[in-house]
Amino acid sequence: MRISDKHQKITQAAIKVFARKGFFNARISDIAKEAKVADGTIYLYFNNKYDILISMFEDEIGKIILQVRLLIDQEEDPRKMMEIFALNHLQLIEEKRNLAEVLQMELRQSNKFMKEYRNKKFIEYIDIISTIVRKGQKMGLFSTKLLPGIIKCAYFGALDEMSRQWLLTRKPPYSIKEAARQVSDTFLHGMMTRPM
Amino acid sequence: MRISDKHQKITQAAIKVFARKGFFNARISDIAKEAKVADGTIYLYFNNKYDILISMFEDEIGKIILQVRLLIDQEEDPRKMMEIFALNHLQLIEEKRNLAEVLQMELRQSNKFMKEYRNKKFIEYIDIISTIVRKGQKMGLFSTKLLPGIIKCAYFGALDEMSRQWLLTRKPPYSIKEAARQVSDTFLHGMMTRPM
DNA sequence: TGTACAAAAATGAATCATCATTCATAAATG
DNA sequence: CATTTATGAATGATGATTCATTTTTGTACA
Repeated sequence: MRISDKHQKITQAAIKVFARKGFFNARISDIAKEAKVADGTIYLYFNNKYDILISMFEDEIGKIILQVRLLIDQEEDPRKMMEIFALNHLQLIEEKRNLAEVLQMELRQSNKFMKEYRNKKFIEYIDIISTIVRKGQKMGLFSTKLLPGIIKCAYFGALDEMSRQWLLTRKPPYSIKEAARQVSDTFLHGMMTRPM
Repeated sequence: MRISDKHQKITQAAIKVFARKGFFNARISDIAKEAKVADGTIYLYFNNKYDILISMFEDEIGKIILQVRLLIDQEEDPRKMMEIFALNHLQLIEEKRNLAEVLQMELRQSNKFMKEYRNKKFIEYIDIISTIVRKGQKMGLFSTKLLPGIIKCAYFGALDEMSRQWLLTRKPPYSIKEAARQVSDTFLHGMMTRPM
């Protein structure tokens, strides 16, 4: 077995275990068992428990950024881009439930993670949104009164909270697609009644 | 000193300590020291460490619900109500930074908290939003295509993410008021350029 | 092929520090 | 002086990390 395989195997096991029990309640021996590896082996690939979390985050969110960039770059219209971002984000939650749970519940929580460790990758991800907003403003599509930094937070936050609900309640009363559409529509057009 | 005073003193100390170190990294002896009380005393008022967290949550969010209800009930127009909810929520973060930090980072994280413990109070708080949406739909102000359950998530999520940013970066580049206005405006009117 | 052997990788029991919790005792109260 | 409240040192469980030992791997040579 190649070295990187075992690294990967431990990471995947950790995602499962962290999702199930949470970072602090997860024991190294849980991860080891899940990865079918000895406890000590984990320390050949990671410095410590916390390092597993960080390293998982960097790897996985990196992949996600690549994927969504690819989709968005094929698009011309910033309005469409906003929709795509929403849909992609929510679909991700569905496809990678365990990972989503860790990213959402565990990483978020850790003051240490968000404060001390400057979270480059995460910022890179949500900055995709503000870039789209700026593009839309330049094209005269979005109001120039909007602060891209605020819209970025609000849009990501809206999607993120949808995800949280989705993760907490196994059976949400609406589809991913419907949710993504309502969020992007609301941001783009607003909630007011109006003539179509 | 009345019993309830000591309970209160411990709760307030716990808020500080949890905000500073996070729930899992906080030691009971930290809280005891902060509250100027012996370690053992804490167990006269709470069953265990986790109980402190839960009990703090119930008490504090209860107060918050009362406060925002009071403000909203004075208002007729659902559009105004949405604005008030946003402003109130963000102002709260500013006024009660430590509490906000705990509610946001710590409670959220805990799978245990959000999953096993049916989180009535929290649901009650965000349900204020869906109630407003329904009212606005009945009055013909908001589109009936909107699912109140989705808007509730999205709106709360947007505000919550703003708060997170505010908490993480001491000096955000915009005021609470401006942020609240942009979020509520965007939801109500949308992002598109249009004739005023 | 098969054997020898050094280097690399893996093992998991033992170590050791860290707290949450308890409880025998002391102080405060009325 | 009895009852309530508070103390904080001692207990005991837990679990991350280490490291002496074993296993596997890759290479060289017969």
